[in-house]
Amino acid sequence: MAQNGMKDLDSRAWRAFHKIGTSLLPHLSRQVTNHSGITGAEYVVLVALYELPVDSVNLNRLATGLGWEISRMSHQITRMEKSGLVKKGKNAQDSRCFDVSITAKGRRIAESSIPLQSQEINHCFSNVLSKQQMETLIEISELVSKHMKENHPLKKKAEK
Amino acid sequence: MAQNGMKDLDSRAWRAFHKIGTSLLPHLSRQVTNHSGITGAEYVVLVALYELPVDSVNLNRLATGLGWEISRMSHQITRMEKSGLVKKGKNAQDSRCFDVSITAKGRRIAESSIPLQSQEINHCFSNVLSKQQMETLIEISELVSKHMKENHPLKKKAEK
DNA sequence: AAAATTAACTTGACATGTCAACTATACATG
DNA sequence: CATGTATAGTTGACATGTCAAGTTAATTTT
Repeated sequence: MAQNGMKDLDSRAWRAFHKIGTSLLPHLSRQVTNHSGITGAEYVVLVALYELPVDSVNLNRLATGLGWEISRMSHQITRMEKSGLVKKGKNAQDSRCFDVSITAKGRRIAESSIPLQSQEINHCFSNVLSKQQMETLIEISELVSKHMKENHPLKKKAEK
Repeated sequence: MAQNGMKDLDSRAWRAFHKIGTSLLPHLSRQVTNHSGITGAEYVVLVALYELPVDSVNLNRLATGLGWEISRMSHQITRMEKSGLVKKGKNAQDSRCFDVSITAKGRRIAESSIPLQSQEINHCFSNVLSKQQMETLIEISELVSKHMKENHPLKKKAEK
């Protein structure tokens, strides 16, 4: 039992995925910190805000969009506001909500870090995969994401 | 600029990967905690020790095998020793080294949690993918892992 | 319209991960 | 063999993530 060579496909696929999940992601995080002085989490948030078609989102949507818990986003935004990367204001319609937007400083950093980070992603990831493999990966991701959204959403549905 | 529909393949593939990395992994971690009362990290370590063909490994190897920083492993093992899941003893040959092994309690927990966790992995992952997709995923992961190991290993090589 | 629920966050305590010293042992080399 | 250097692991401080409990404001219910 538990002979490593004869693991089933399931297990191998999972372990393979897990492994990159826990090596590539941290690596890229370190990279962005080295070249742009922001953490991986800050980068992800900045990019999300930078790419908004409008100029602000509420915390909730931002968190959901990135698949984060809302309390995590709250802490993160608090820190990023302190360091001047984003700003936060009460929403006029619903004063429970906060609108988050990127500052000029945040935008500057986003603009300079995105190309560097893309290059690194390219180097570690896109460059080593074929077009076909990337397409399959996108399919896979959509299937898994769909499954997760339907069956295991972060915020528990009221279960009457 | 930055219109979401027309991102290039690179970027879409990366985001796809990132998304599963940051939703599936934490979900499975929560699952194992719910059904077996151990954290995701504890689970990973227990499985690694459980599957050893011999009865102990040194800390360093264990860390490297899982792609963890050694200091993280040290903290983790300290905690797990406190809770009686593993034990640690100085290596007889080289007294700088520590041999880590699983305890009876750890083994019991591993044995009961592994099938539950496999089922959950199956449910979220293998079940929603075709055989072909899983094979591609394994290929992809191996390519990326290989690249990482060759180009960005955790412990910096002496760079004389 | 008062009371109860729900929603959108905030907060604080705690667990975990990271990074930069630090300790102790082994190995190398003059 | 004495001294220097590399290796294995520890430690503590700090950053970040999580969970549960609180606020405050909007919505429903009665």
